[in-house]
Amino acid sequence: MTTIKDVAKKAGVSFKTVSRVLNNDTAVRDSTRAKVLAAIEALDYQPNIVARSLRSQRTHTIGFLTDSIATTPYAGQILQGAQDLAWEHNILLLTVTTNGDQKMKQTAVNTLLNRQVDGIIYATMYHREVHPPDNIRDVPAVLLDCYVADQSLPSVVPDELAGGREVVEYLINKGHRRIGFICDQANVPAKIGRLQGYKEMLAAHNIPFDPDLLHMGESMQNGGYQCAMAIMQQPNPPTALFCYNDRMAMGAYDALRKLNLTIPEDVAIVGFDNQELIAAHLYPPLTTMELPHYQMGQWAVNHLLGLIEEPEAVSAVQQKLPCPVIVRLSA
Amino acid sequence: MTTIKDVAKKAGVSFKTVSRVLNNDTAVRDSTRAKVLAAIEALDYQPNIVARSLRSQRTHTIGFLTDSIATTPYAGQILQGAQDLAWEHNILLLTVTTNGDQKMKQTAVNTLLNRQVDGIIYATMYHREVHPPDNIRDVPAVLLDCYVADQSLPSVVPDELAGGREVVEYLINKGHRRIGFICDQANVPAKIGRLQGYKEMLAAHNIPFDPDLLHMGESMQNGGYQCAMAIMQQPNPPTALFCYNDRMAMGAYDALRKLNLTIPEDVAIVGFDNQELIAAHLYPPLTTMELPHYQMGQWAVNHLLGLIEEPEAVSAVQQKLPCPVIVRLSA
DNA sequence: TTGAAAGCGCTAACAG
DNA sequence: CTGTTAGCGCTTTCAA
Repeated sequence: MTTIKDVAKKAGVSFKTVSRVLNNDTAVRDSTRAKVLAAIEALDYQPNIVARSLRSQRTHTIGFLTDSIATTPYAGQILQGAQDLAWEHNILLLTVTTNGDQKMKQTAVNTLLNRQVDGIIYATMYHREVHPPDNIRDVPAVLLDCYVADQSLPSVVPDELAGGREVVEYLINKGHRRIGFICDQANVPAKIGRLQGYKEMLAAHNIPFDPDLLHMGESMQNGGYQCAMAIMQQPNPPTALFCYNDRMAMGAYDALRKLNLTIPEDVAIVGFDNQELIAAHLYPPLTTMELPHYQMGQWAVNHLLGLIEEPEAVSAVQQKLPCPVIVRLSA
Repeated sequence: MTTIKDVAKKAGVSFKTVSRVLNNDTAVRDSTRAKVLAAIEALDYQPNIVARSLRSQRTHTIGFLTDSIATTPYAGQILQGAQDLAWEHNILLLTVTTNGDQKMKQTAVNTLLNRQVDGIIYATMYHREVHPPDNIRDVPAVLLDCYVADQSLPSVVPDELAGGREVVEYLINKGHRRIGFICDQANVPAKIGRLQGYKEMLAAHNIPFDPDLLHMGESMQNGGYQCAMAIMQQPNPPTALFCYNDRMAMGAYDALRKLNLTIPEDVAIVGFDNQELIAAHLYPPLTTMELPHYQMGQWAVNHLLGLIEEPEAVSAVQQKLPCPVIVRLSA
């Protein structure tokens, strides 16, 4: 292994001067710098980051903790967003997945701490409240797609409310007045936010909320099928359907096909999540809302870097990122 | 920060003794060990892995290099497999995605090397030949879902040939004799292997290969649709269709629906890849072959750990892992 | 503008 | 069984 001393010897300077050159210290005469650079080049020297980390107390490494990564198509996007931004700053991600095991979470945080990570990102694969191990606070930490109830940790999540509003506004602009909402039955943040957005935007357009147009079910294909069936067989069915997510929309497609209703002529459909594999390949392709996974990844790293530079920043930002409409052919 | 010296002072021993306890050195009197352990407990001491790494020349970190992670549903499974096994050995993954950028690959390997990773896994998201940066050989390295032409680096890939054979055998056992193959037009390893497996198993059952039953197209939904249409409208159409992948199978479903043919009564269908989002949600759910992503992740780490322990092992194993059948209702 | 000395927290080598 | 001394490769502190 080539060390800084080898370079120093070759360049005929002290090894501290080499260190200065490596760290872009301006207090080095240009001619000296050139000599050092030449020696570095000649020896193909690469600094040992571990040694540097030990001394400088900065590893340029971020711990990236997720609850699951294998079972969701979103994980990759989040990770990519985080990594792209980290890479720009010469920072690498140490990834650990806990599969929701509480004890492993604790161990994982300890492990990351022992490795002296400069900060930790704690990410979930769907928007929800979490209870991270307490010692996550020993370093700067950012929550991604999740939050703690007391908002004591900075967090970034999708703006569900605005997303719900936007879907409805989009449909209203297309001329729809009777808009059904096929909704998850569980009271998760996504459901609460989207439902509220739905109601708010109806109200904003003086369309009274009609409880008959709101059906809840399991947030899967089958739930979507059931809800769509029920909602469309009423006396005065809606002309548009806002589906809680793309999987429910997929079920709704089946129901409408069964009822001999065409999309979007008879019923317009908008989903949520933009699950490529589903949304882009349904007939007709599904208009839906994209969850800002990549952007949340980027935001989390960016904010974390800020905290690392300035750990005194006390206010724990609770950031919401917009969900853009992906217009396809179903609405 | 609590250091090993604090523990030593508290326990009333030299700091080296603490180090021994930490490293499970048997040459420590039980009573001494107990004292040290008590002190560790009392101070909530956690060893600094960076310092340990610098001294021991082992970081217990593996570089995990991928070409893409955001755009494929497989990435998570591979990563999970790799991580699960690494975790058991107290090893963490430093992940970097290059998005296929050749220059970034080079930089990424350098970066990982500077960080003194104990080894590198170089993974792709579909089975293919690769040309990794040369300095990847500076540490033990394993290729995952890819290989180098001269087989000079160990590699693990799906056993495409056996997979193709198994599909055909499965269909033959179900009584089919005329089995069509809807195939990718690109000459990738998956296509070559599965096609050869198809031919071999037909031959093994004395079924002559009929070129009219082999149609190639774009390995997407649309290609599957086109091929299925063409193949089924021939004078003597097959009773079963082996589709190169699930996306082509998805297209084939549409074609058969158009032709008023039911699955599996009129035509049995088997896909390949087991893309959950597609396969499990088609009507009827798709029988398909699973790609061993999780297992490849595990194998790669396991093999890499072996190489790290025993770097002299020269033979670069080219491992093939089986693709299990996932039986659903389409065949 | 450059260098010498110290030391980050730990493990290796050797001695006792 | 335990301790001492050295030193991993680098940055920090202080001096020149």
